[in-house]
Amino acid sequence: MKLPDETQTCQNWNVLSLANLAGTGNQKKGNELRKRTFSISRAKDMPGGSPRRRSAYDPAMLSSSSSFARQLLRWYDRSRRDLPWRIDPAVGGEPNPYHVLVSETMLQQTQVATVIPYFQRFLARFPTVADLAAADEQEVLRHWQGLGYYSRARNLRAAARMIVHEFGGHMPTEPEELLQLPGVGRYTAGAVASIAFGRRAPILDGNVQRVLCRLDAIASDPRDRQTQQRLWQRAEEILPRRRVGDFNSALMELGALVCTPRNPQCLLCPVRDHCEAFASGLQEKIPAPKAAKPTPLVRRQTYCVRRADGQWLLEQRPSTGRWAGMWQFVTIAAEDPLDASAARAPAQSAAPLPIRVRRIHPMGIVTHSLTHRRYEFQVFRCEAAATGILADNCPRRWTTLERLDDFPLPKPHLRIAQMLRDQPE
DNA sequence: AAGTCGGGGGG
DNA sequence: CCCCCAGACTT
Repeated sequence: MKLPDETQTCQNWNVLSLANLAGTGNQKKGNELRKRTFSISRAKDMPGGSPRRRSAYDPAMLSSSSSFARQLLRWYDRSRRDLPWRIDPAVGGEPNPYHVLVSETMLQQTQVATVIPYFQRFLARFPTVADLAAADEQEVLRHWQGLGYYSRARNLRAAARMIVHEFGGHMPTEPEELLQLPGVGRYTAGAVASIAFGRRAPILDGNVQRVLCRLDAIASDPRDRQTQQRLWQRAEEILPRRRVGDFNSALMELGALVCTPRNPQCLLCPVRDHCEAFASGLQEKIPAPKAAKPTPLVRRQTYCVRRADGQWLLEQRPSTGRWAGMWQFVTIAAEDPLDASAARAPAQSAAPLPIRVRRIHPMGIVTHSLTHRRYEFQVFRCEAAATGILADNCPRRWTTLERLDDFPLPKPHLRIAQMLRDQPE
């Protein structure tokens, strides 16, 4: 995509540049940011890029200063989805900054359709930032249960507490302030600042990366550092002077609805005349797919231990690592491959169970796939022996199936709980 | 720069 | 089965 000359050599915009934050490895260095004059280099001077080719589509289209933004915003006004964290355009007004923060956090690495019901439930329970700040962490986790990446939930609660205790209960409005909040990185800071407060801050998420790579026909891996730097710079260059939040939202909306990873709908694209990938027929090849890595299989044995009064034993996971602080049925490593002997003598070749049990009964296999691992839970039902729990430091609780909702459980253990309901005895 | 952290959508 | 998704954080 070509830019109008006016924006190629930008004159002292005095915008806040976050470029020096890119990949420092410590986002909290954002404290050191100062406002400074920002100048934009031409694309051919950008690192990692070849001089830009002229496409057959570019010249006259972009002679006006914001043809791209106007076309994109016009499309957005017509086609945008009615999402619960967006203000109804018919009503107008400003988005609720707290709603924007919650939605942007939930949307990290998560598709819109998945987030919507979680967002509704979360806001019903924690209507204001003060409500969230005052909430118990376990209850916040319960409302995040099933959404994944649970550190987001704990960080969001910590961010709410910081807003209440250090920002006087008001959401910070500037990107460098937002960056101080736990769980808020460069993307989320820019999204909240632009969408909730109209600040002229760029964003770069997976959608925008793809859109910009295609517009500029950038064939290099969008994940490598130099390309990232180049894309952030482009995301800033193309910002219009007004409606920045809508413009940023529109870029993402375009990536989600039209400029999709596969089978992009170029004929429906409002800005295809600006797209170098479309001009050269490369839209299906950009960006290059990520190289897949093998995902190791992790075997576990899970014991659903029932007490004489019918309650089941849960244990709490450590406060760090996967599913941190969440609860599960008693689970131990199962190093050996699954075979018939495991069902006869389940705990023999693995770590010892923390409780004496009897009448061990196999219930089935639950599989669960994550980005880097595949889990296989071999599930057993058993009865607690009279001698009870063996001593160690892991927190444990007895609970009924009805009260299981009081505990945040990882997805595979939610499925195990359903097995218990479906297979009484 | 590479790993970790969940779970699901959609081809 | 696969890659990807309104990323942040740690090492």
